[in-house]
Amino acid sequence: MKQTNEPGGVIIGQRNRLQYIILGLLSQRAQTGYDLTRAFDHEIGEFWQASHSQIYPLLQRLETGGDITHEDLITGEKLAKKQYELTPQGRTKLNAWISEPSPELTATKDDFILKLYFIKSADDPRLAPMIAEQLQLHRDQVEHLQARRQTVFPTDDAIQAAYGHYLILEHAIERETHYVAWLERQAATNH
Amino acid sequence: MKQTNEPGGVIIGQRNRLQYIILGLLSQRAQTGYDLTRAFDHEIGEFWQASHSQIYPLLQRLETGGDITHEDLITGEKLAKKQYELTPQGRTKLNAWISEPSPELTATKDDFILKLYFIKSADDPRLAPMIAEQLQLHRDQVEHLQARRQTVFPTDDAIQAAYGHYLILEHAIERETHYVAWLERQAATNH
DNA sequence: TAGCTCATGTAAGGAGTTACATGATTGG
DNA sequence: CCAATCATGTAACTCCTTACATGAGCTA
Repeated sequence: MKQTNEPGGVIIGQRNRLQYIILGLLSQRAQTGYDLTRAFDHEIGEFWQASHSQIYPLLQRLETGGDITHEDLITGEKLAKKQYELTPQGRTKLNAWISEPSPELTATKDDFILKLYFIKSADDPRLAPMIAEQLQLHRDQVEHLQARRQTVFPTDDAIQAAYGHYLILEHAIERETHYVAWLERQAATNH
Repeated sequence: MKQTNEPGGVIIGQRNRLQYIILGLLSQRAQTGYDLTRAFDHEIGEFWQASHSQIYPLLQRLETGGDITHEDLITGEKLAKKQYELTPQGRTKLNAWISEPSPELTATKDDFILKLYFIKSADDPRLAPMIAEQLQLHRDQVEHLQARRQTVFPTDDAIQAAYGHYLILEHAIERETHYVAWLERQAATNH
């Protein structure tokens, strides 16, 4: 099988990015699997999703591999939790990943876009409702992201302390805003 | 496990979209597995990728399920190929998929964006080269997409005949153009 | 006749989702 | 005391990638 990659070719790959996200989250502070699971709901949820059934086994693998270690904490009478932190090796691995090139474009995998591909004619009656639905969806997303920016980055200090996170939030807001604008233009064209 | 989906929550899901893409491609004309494989390299490659090892088994499943049928063609002396076409059931299934709502946002899974998340400071020396690399990548992509538009949609008739495809190509060009503009602004800020 | 393209498969394994399973803690 | 949350796992399954495997047709 040809591996890739005429220009414009786009691959997804099987590179276990989740492990690096976990290392990255642990680089900020020691955390339990439960903490990490929640982080994917709010902290970094706009950019990556993972559930606990994927996280716990991966934590075990990372510990076996020497990238993280854990300390047992007891809450209350006997509830044990495992607080994980990076080893120097894990920190090195994280930094190596960040430093390595990212030369690949990722396919978007947007259902709506895919469906559009098979709409042959501008007169197709399904077109207008599809666009209206996406407008709603992406307008809501813009609002959500703006609210996130408000709460996560209320001050200039907050921005300076997590600059990259700020950048990608800004980028997501712009992307969604442009998406909305494009949809609005299509809705107008299709009157 | 909680299923989803605070606003801004984003899922990927396991809904076998590939089968619908195959049905969609077959709705345009009868094709072999090999033809479909090539279509993912050039026809629809900007929006979805699949390799023959995924396509051939899926074609078998779709035929078993009654969505497609095949006819054996002989090329030359004895090379058999299987030309697949939609059954009425398959066509109905395709149209049902297109008509059903697409209420979910898809996570972007962009490596660069992910790495940015873990860049804490605007002074991080890795930031500038990372942005420069992505600039190159996305500028190339804009060029590639514009060239595609040139070749696939040279005339207004071509646009009218595959309007949805035209729309998503336009959309991809805009998205990538805005991405480049954003990267340029970051590069300027970071001087 | 050698190399490339056409043509169709299977196998092995990793990534990700959904579901199953269990138990402790805390706050109303 | 009851419900929500905290906390950690395993099992089954689908999707997708990479690699293995085979053979025919075409063209220089």
